[in-house]
Amino acid sequence: MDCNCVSDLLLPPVPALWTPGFAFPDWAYKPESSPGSRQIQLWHFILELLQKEEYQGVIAWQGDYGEFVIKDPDEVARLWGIRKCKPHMNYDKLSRALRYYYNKRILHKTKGKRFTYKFNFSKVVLVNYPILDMANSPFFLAQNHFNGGSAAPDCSPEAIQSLFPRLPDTGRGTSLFDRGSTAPGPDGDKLRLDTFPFLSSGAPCYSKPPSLLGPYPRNPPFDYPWSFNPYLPGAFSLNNCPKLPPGSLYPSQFYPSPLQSSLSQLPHPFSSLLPPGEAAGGERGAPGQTGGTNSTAGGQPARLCLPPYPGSLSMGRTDIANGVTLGERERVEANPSSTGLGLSLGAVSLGAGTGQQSPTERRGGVKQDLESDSDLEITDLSDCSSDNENEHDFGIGKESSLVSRSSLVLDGKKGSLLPPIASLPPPVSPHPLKSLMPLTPPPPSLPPSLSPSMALHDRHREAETLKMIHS
DNA sequence: GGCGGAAGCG
DNA sequence: CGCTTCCGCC
Repeated sequence: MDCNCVSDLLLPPVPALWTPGFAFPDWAYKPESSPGSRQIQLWHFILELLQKEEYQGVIAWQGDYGEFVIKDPDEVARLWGIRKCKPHMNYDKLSRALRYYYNKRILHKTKGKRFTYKFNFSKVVLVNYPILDMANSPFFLAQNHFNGGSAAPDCSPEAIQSLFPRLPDTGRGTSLFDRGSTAPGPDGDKLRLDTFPFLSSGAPCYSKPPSLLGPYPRNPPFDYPWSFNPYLPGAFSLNNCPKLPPGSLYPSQFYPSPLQSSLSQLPHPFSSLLPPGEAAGGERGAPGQTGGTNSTAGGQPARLCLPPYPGSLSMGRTDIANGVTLGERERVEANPSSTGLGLSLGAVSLGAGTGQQSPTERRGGVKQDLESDSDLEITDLSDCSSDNENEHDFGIGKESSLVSRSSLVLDGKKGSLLPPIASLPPPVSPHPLKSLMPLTPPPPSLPPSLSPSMALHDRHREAETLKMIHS
C-alpha cells in the first residue's frame, strides 16, 4: 500500500534548511549523484526534534553535552515512522537504527540511563567543517532540489517544478555564488577545520547542547517554510500534504544561511556568534510560533523581512562585540549567507569567550551544569566513552592536527578523504576566507539599502575584520 | 531495555 | 547506504 504520508519529496529537505547542513560530514548526505534521493537521516531527525520546543516532552537534551533523553520512545518512533512513511515503526526498530549509529560514532549510548543517547558532536559537527563549501554543500544542492522539484501545494513535484525555474546550473548550485574564475574542483575548495583555528580541538568551553542555546530561529522569516509540525492538525495527515504558500517558495537565496543555521546548532562558542536573533532564537514565547499558520505566508518576500532581534539578547551581546550596527543588521537580514559568515568569523575571535552562558534558560526545569564533560565531547574523537571497543582507526590524540583529524574522521568513510591542504587552490583574494565568501545576489526587488554594492561594501569590512583577526 | 547479527528493501 | 525488520541473547 502506498504510503501517502509526508515524504521527503514533498518537503523541502529539512536538514538543509535548518541543520548544520554543511556542518555535518558530507557523507551525511548523498548529494553529488542524486540530490533527489536524499532522505532525512535519523540523526537529523533527532536533532530536529531536539531543537524544537514543542517536542521537549518527547525528546530533549539532558545531562551531559550532547546527551539527550527520549522521554517518549513510542512517540519519537511514531514521528520517525511518519516521516519515513513507516507506519510500523516502533521504538525497538528506531533504537536499532540508533544503534546502527554506534559504529559510525555519531551516537553512543549513555549507559545506565534509559533511553538516553549522546551525540558525538566531534564527529557530527566538527568533522570537516566546510564552512565555505557552499556551492558543494548539501544545502545548496538541497536548495536546487527544493527549487527543482519538491514541495508544492498539491504535493506534486511536477506542479512545484513549474512554479519557478530551476537554478541556471544544476547540481552544484554554483550560480548562487560568484566564486571567481578559479573555481576549484568539487572538493578542492573545501574549507577544513585547519582553516579555522577557533574550531580547533582547544575549543573553549561550551556548556549546552544546541537546543539549550535557544531554538532555531522560528520567527517568520526562518520558520520552517513548509510549516512542518507533526503535532499540528494535518501535518501528517494522509490527506494533507504540507501546503506551502506561494510566498514560501522563494529562491534559494532567501533561505537562511546554512552557516547561521549551523552555528545555531553548534556548541556554544559558535552559536554565540550568531546575531542575537539566531542565537537566541527569538523569545521563548515567540509569537506566531510555528503554529498551524505559516508565518511566512502572504506571498511577500518574507525572508527579507526578518523580525527584529529580540530585545532581550540572551547571548553575550555578540552584536556589540561585532560592532553590528543597525545598518549591518539590515544587511544581515538581507543577506544571511554572506553575513552569517562574516559575522561569525568576526565574532569568533572578537567575542568568543564571552557570554558563554545563555541566560535565557529555556525549560526552567532542566538545569545544565557548566562543568559537564562538554569540552571533551568536542575535542575527543575517541569520545565514545562506552563504545570504544573497536576504536581501531580513531586513535589520534587530542593534540593531533586538525588536518589529520579531518582526514582521519573522514577516512572512516570510504574514500572521502580530503585532499591535502597543499592541494587546495591558493586564495585569490587577500584573505583566504574572503575569496570563499558567497556572493549571494539579492533579488531584483531588493530595496536600495540591500543592493549588491552595499553588500560588497560590507563584505569589504568583513574582510578587514578578518584580516585583523588573522594578523 | 539494550545489544548486535542477519536479511531485506529502496 | 541507511535504514527496517526480525530475532535471539543478556
